[in-house]
Amino acid sequence: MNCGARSSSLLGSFCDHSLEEVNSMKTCAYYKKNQPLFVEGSLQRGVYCLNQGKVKVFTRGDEGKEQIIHIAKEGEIIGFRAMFSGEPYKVSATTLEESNICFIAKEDFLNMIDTNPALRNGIMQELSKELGDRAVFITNMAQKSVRERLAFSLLILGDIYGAEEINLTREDLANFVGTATETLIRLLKDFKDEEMIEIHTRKIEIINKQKLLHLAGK
Amino acid sequence: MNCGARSSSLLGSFCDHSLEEVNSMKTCAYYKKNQPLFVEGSLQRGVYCLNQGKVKVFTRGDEGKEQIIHIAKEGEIIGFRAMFSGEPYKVSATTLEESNICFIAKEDFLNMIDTNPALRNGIMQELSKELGDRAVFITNMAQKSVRERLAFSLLILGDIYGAEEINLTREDLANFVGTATETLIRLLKDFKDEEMIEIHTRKIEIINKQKLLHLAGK
DNA sequence: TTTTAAAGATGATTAATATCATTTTTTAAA
DNA sequence: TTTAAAAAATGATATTAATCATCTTTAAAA
Repeated sequence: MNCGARSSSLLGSFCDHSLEEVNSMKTCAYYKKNQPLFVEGSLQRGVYCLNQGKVKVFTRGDEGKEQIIHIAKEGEIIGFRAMFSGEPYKVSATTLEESNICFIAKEDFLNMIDTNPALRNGIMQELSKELGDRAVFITNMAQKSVRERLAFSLLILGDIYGAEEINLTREDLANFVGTATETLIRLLKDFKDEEMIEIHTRKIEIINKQKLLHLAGK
Repeated sequence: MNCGARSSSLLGSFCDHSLEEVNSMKTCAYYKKNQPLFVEGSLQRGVYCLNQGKVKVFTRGDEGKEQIIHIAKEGEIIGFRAMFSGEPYKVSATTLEESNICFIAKEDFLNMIDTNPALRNGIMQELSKELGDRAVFITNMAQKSVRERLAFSLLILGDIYGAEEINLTREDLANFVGTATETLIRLLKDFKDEEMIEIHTRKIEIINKQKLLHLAGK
């Protein structure tokens, strides 16, 4: 078996077995941990469908420090944003763990969109939603303290990792929150002392979601 | 005369006189300064076409402080992002100066998109581009100092205001940069002392773009 | 299993920026 | 034109978070 990912979203169904049309044009592959799918500045050849695993989507600041914009999980399509802009990638994507990922060539993908209005609407909806999410993200970055942002980030990661424990290096977590690694480590200890999380070496378990929600200002 | 705005973009042509189809379904109106077009959380009824003037697009953080995401100028369509997401507005839009703005009802706009592939592609391109821009914006917010962000912001505003001088309250400018008003005022003075800008009461003139570019880290 | 490298943690210090209080200037209204 | 209100500016102080240096633990490789 290769492509077993499901999602309730319009877009998610795209990668589904049921679409024979898709099945015939995609090539699936195994990716190991820390393997790049594509790199900022390069030209796009197609889109990636994440069947199994996690992928970080990030940009690099002037000093090369990563800012993680999004962490994709099973069922997500990665890299379709650059498909319509006509520009090179503005972000990079790299696996965070062993993953199973299918690739669909640009022309095949665009062709499908032209002939499939439901898919097209799903894409437009997704683009719009993300645009709204990023406006909120920007506001959080600009106005919240690092402590509040960490609470907020842990909640997002909690949703992404679901039943599993959050499993990221301290550096990746810092690059998601937008802070220095040392600051992040200190705050994680505070959160542990305040009994919001438990730390199992590098894995993080949320034990008081309510308290995190309150801290994040929701 | 009412609608005189032009733009070289695919989308810009939408508001153009030449599209008789558009002309017949839009209603133009005069907006005075600080008049809202729509407010975060409300449901969308259509899109706005800015013929003359400036509009700020912003979200509010938990303490009610505005974070300006974008400043729209002549020729831009405002609020079409929420059109496809099916969600209420995640941002608010308010005029920054006297403006002339046309409104096109949601059903008319969606209908046009269904029947006009070029327009549709223009929209998808615009959505994708902005998504990329916002990834960069997030990274700037997370990694750059306020000083660097001010330089960056002034350059963006320089492009928006073109031949005119930048004309915003200190508070709006602070809310665009993502800082406290007092901090912004102090930094503006520094920039003046370092001969990067000139300040004419509330208007700001860029006199050394090169230096600003260097500071912004480009 | 031992060795090495990477990741995580901690302490001390500095720098940046927010906050609060107050004053001055500008703009708009009476 | 005077008055009131809003915007801009300034000073003092507190706080947050970055930076640099070092040490410990964990994971991976020889």
